[in-house]
Amino acid sequence: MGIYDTLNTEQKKAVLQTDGPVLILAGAGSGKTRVLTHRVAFLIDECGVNPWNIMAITFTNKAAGEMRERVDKIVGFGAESIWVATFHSTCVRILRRYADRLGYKNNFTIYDTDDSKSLMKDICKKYQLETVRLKMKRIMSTISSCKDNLVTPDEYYLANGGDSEKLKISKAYTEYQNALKNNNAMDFDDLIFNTVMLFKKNQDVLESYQERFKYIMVDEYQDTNNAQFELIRLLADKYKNLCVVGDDDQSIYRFRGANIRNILDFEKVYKDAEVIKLEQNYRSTQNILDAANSVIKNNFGRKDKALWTDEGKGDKVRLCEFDQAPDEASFIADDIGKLHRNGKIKYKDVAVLYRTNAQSRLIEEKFVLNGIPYDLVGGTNFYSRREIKDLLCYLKTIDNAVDDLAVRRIINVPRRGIGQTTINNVQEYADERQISFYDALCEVDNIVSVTRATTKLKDFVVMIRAFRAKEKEMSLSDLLKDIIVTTNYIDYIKAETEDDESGDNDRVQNIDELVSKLAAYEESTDDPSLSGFLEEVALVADIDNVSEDDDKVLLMTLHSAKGLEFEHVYLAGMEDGVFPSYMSIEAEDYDPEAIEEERRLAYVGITRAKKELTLTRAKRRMVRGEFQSNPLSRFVREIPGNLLERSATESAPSFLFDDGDSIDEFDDIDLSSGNMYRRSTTASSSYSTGYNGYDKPGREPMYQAKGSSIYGIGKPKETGDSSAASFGTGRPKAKLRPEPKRAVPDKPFIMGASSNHAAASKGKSLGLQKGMPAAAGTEPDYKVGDRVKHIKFGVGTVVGLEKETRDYKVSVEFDECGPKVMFAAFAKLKKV
DNA sequence: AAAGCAAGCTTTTTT
DNA sequence: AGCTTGCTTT
Repeated sequence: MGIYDTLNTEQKKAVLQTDGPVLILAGAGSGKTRVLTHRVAFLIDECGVNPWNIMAITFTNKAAGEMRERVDKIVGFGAESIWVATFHSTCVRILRRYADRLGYKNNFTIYDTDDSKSLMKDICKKYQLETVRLKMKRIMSTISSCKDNLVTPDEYYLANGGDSEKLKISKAYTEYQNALKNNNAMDFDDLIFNTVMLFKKNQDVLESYQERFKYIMVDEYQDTNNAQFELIRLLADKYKNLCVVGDDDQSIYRFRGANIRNILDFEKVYKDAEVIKLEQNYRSTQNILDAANSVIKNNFGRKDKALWTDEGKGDKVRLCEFDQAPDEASFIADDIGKLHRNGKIKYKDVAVLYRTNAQSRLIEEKFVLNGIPYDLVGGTNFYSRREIKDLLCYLKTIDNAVDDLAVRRIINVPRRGIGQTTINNVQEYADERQISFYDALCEVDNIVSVTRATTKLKDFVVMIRAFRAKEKEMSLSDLLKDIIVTTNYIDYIKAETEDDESGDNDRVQNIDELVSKLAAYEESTDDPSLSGFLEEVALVADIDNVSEDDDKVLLMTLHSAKGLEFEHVYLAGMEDGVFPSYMSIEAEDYDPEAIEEERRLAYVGITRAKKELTLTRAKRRMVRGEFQSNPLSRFVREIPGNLLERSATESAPSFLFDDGDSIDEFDDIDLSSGNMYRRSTTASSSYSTGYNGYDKPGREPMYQAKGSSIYGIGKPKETGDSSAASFGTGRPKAKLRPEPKRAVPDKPFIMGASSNHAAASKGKSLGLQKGMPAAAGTEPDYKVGDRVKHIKFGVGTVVGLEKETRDYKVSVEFDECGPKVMFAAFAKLKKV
């Protein structure tokens, strides 16, 4: 009797299998959270396990929160001492205690991606590492993947000694880590990496945690990377009571190091692992599941399984096609509006999912137009907005001024007349003495290179000290309000950004929201502290803030949607090149793994829907400033036609497609008239708008392919992947590559202009020298032909001197830096 | 020092 | 297209 009777056989098996390694392959909607929570309850209530000894790890705070809530409900008592947290916050909690063992202070700060980037920028500048060929992005991603794979800077250096480019990356990696340590900061990857290092080097620490976490559960195991795998392996090494839950078909984070082999090879690593498959789905209708299955079965190298349900077939999956992307967006807004007016849906039961954040804009516009309330998840994280980061950096500086990055960010924000030169001088002084930037500020009197700005720097330090004093006597949210008032921050931000049409200023609203968030934090936390708040803030994802209470439609990427479910789901932008992304189907460095990951993403998207799924697609859309005409997504073509209902308008009959064939895109629907007709030619097709003549050649083979079976869905095992292959290789790659069209027809002159630019400015400065006689005035003490010295550009020859309204314009050919034109008053050239 | 302008890049996804 | 970045101009 009791709570366990509501579980099905497999679920029950998973709950009862408490000891030893367990792999639960949980298909989408198969009730894995229920299994996990019941398992926790079973461990505590039936096996007498101390809640203190149980750990559950998730990927998002939202998932952790939900799990905690549900465990609270079914566990009689002690639920609060179960450790439920994300990987990252787990590591932070451990490192807050032991970071000193790794040479950090325990109050280290956490850098987000932006912080890391600007730190790396400084480093590249300092050591002259970045080049045209070696992009920042590559350096950062290489370092990130090193950390994901537990490769230290030294190890990377030793492994890549020969290659000069890699040598540079190695240098960047080394210096980046040094800088982080000096700033007492860790980036996201460090949190995991350092925790593993801590365990490896400190047996006593590891053992204490092994003793504590006798039972470990990991959710979304398919998304773990190698470092996370190692972390879990170490923790579970003593008792081996490790239960991992995941679905290899939902592994969608390869780009950030997730290793699908962790789940696929679990049984190899843990030979005695119990494997349990949950295939019964409690979420969606059979039609939706069939659609999902028919897509995902085109992937190789997956654990064989198929979802099924007891519920009925349900409605067919709708496929709606539009000529232009705005039409698609209008349709979604109209459709939701209509359903809502008819009382068929609540807004909060609806989600619109898309591949890239950029796609949200059009949809948002139409939602606003139609008065449909919505919430947008993702895009720029709330905490990485400029105004929020500025204020957080004030808080960071007040809390702990060792983070140079934070201090430098705010020292002249809002403007207080402290320029780059001054900052550089202070930094130089700090570097020489190996002290922090802030400490250097405190002894500004000793910095000889700083003269004029001295008072301003002192004022800044006084202000920070005043805030610190206030921190002791007022609440944190009052402190933040005080910072905003004292610095005139609102005025500053208002001056920086113009209001939108309605006269509101989003940034000001964001600031208000930050104040409320800080107040909420103070209220909900026992012992609120500045560092506590900063830490919490550093690790939140956008999805964590989604509330179920608001009756709003949710707009988000497919990635963000993982783990969620909705009655009605719209998948927008179902086009090859959008979804799957052009990156994954590009012929150059074609990677079959990439397209499989996209397909898993499609699977995730489809399986979010409980009752109704609508796929939409635009034949033409603006992408990165260019119009693109993309074919219907291959993932839609992988769904058998008999599961689909092709309705673009209410009057469009769908019986024509009830033939079990896969649909293809050559049967077209005329939206304006509601008539349906077959297209017979290519040239007049509305896809081939002929605006650049570039997508036409690529289009041709697609039409020819109609007769062939590459879209065949009936026999997916043979045709499925060969269709993918046909796309990857068979199609002229120009189709999906925007570059050629950019270069050829419309703006050749831009290229010419840009490549001539340097020459043009050179010519200009030479021209000045020619015709212009030197005029009277506060004449410089040098003339054309003189050798002069500039503080930054070094030594050069004056090649031109021209009188302007109030100053002299001087052209110099510098030995090192080439030709420059500047004003004499600012250039401060010295004759040599 | 700060404002103004043009070039370039971006957008695949995120803790 | 829109944003950030770096360079020019004042």
